[in-house]
Amino acid sequence: MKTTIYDIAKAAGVSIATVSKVINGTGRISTDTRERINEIMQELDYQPSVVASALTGKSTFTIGLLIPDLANPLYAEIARSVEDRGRELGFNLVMCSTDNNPRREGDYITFLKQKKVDGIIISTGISNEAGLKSLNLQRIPVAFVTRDIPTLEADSVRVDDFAGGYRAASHLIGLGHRHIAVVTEDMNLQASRERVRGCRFALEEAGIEGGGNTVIESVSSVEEGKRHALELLTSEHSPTAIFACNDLLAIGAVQAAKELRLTIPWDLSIVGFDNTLLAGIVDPPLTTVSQPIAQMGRQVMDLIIQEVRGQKHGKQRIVLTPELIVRQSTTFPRKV
Amino acid sequence: MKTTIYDIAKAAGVSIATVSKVINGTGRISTDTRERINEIMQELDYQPSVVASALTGKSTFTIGLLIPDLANPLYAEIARSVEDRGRELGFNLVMCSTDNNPRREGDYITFLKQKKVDGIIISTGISNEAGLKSLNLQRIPVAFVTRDIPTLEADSVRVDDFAGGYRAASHLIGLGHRHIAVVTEDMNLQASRERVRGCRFALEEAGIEGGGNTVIESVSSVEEGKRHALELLTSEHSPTAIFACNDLLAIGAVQAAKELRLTIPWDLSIVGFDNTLLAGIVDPPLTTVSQPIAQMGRQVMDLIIQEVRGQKHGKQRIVLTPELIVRQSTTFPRKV
DNA sequence: TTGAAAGCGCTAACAG
DNA sequence: CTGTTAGCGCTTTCAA
Repeated sequence: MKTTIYDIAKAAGVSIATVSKVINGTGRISTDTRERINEIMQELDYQPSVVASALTGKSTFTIGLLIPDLANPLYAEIARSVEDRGRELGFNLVMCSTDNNPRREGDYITFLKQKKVDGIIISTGISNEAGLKSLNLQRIPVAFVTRDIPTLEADSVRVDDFAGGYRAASHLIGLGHRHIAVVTEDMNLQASRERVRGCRFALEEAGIEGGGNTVIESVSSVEEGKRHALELLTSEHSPTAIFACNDLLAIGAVQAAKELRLTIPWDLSIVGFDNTLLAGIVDPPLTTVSQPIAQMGRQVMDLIIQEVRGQKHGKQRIVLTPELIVRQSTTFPRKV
Repeated sequence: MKTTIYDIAKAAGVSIATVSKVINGTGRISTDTRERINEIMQELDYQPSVVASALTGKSTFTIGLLIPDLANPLYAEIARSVEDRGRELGFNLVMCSTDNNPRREGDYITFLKQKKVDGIIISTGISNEAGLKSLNLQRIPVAFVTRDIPTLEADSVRVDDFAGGYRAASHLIGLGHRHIAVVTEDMNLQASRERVRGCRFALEEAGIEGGGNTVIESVSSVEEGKRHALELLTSEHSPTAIFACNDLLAIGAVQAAKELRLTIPWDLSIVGFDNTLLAGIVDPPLTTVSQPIAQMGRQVMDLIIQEVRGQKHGKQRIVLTPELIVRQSTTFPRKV
């Protein structure tokens, strides 16, 4: 049997109330008994039950993390940084990969509520609105990373996606590209829309429009990215550059180019987004827009914990600036 | 306030015991009241508190997963498959990235015990023996994926690492390579030792020894893999092939080769291990030994849940066969 | 400075 | 078939 607070109380010859107080550092206890109790807890290797204390209304010290897919390097990296900060603060993470499936989101939210998690961090797309509302009702703090729902009262940490798209496009335009195609993820996501909007803005600013400047919507995977890039590159007005709204899609484009025997960057420039592990590994290394993942993970966790501890006034929306990482997948368009 | 079993009981005009029984499907309840209670639970959107029921000795429906690093694609993929199976069975996963740091392992194990998780799945290296023993004492089921501790009573699912190493080496030998270097991860891990042993066995079997057949131990990362590969490739007896004990190290080798302007596979053949997402993305695509990750994740989860439910007799050690995936990073050694 | 006791939400005998 | 009741391990008044 696990040792309980009763065992400690008995061994120390005090009441469980006293033990509870020394555990939590509440009330006034004589240094004498405090030390004795502490010693005994050591000896008996006593660890208070989070379950029991949670039942009395205290924290469970666990946070739920909703992401589309843990096997996607971007989200794995986010999860890792969130987890790390959580550990530092004494909180664990329960992972929920939703595949952007609202049904699954709902299921996970139900689980998390039943387990009385202290808060939920969301990095997944089309969030089940009903589920979210039920969280608000039960006063479970919610925070977003990587995305945001403006109409919702919640903390959030994300990157300025518009600026990211703008920067990517400006880079290409600066190199002389005039036919730039965009491959984007689900346009229902605000992040996608913003990236595309930023890109368009740069194009218009430079007085470029129409022509090869298509926008294609794709599912976020290497395979789909490749498929769509192939379409683009074999179409009549094949672009000289592709801006892919995430690294996975960009890599798909790289593979498509190779299949068509186009050399990157000479025959085709490609810009990605996210700067995941993958961007440095493909050949050629990808020019990409970097999200400060480690920092973002850390910050959401900080925000939500402050919320949990009730040491926060209003909600905060933190918007960080993305950075363009120029590697070797972009250059001047070849004069044809 | 969240609705509790009392609210339901009151609304239905029955006792909480009755409600409890219909929730759990225990005891005999008239179809009439059962239906009435179910309806009311629906209406009031009642979800039983896992915390409370856990306190009475029932499951918490959460499993801990200890891995070295969630940001490493291999482990992210494992985590994803474990998570998926867990969801199907009604269990959540709490993620613990240990960086192979025994101290951190210990901390996580303590957390998990306090939260009364139903079981722990371990995929991390040099596991804190003391911590593991304490789990045994508290009868918390433990299962290993990807590795195993033979001296411990526990379920495990892994790949035959010896066979994997053997296959990788045989492939290279079959192509005509005689100078094969090995870059391995921490040799304290049984998996590493076995892979190397399998490789050596193939070498000896083919009557090859000494020469360029060095074994270098490295930290598992692209950078370190690259560093060690550079050393190898600039040494006197530069090998014609490298067997890297995981894809990360293999990719490091790829980068090293490129830096030295060696073309793969013509100047240097490289074989990896794990067949992660990365293997298909590097250029050239990596010949690698594949672990059936999805299946392994599913199986450990199944094993540990059986254990949790007490529907298991003894422990099981499942050993799967790895498969060599031949892509484009290997070929005949160039005649010099 | 310490302890008795009520209660958190639910389960599981045991009675009726 | 249904209800009473005693916990599960801990927190928190309120007294002493």
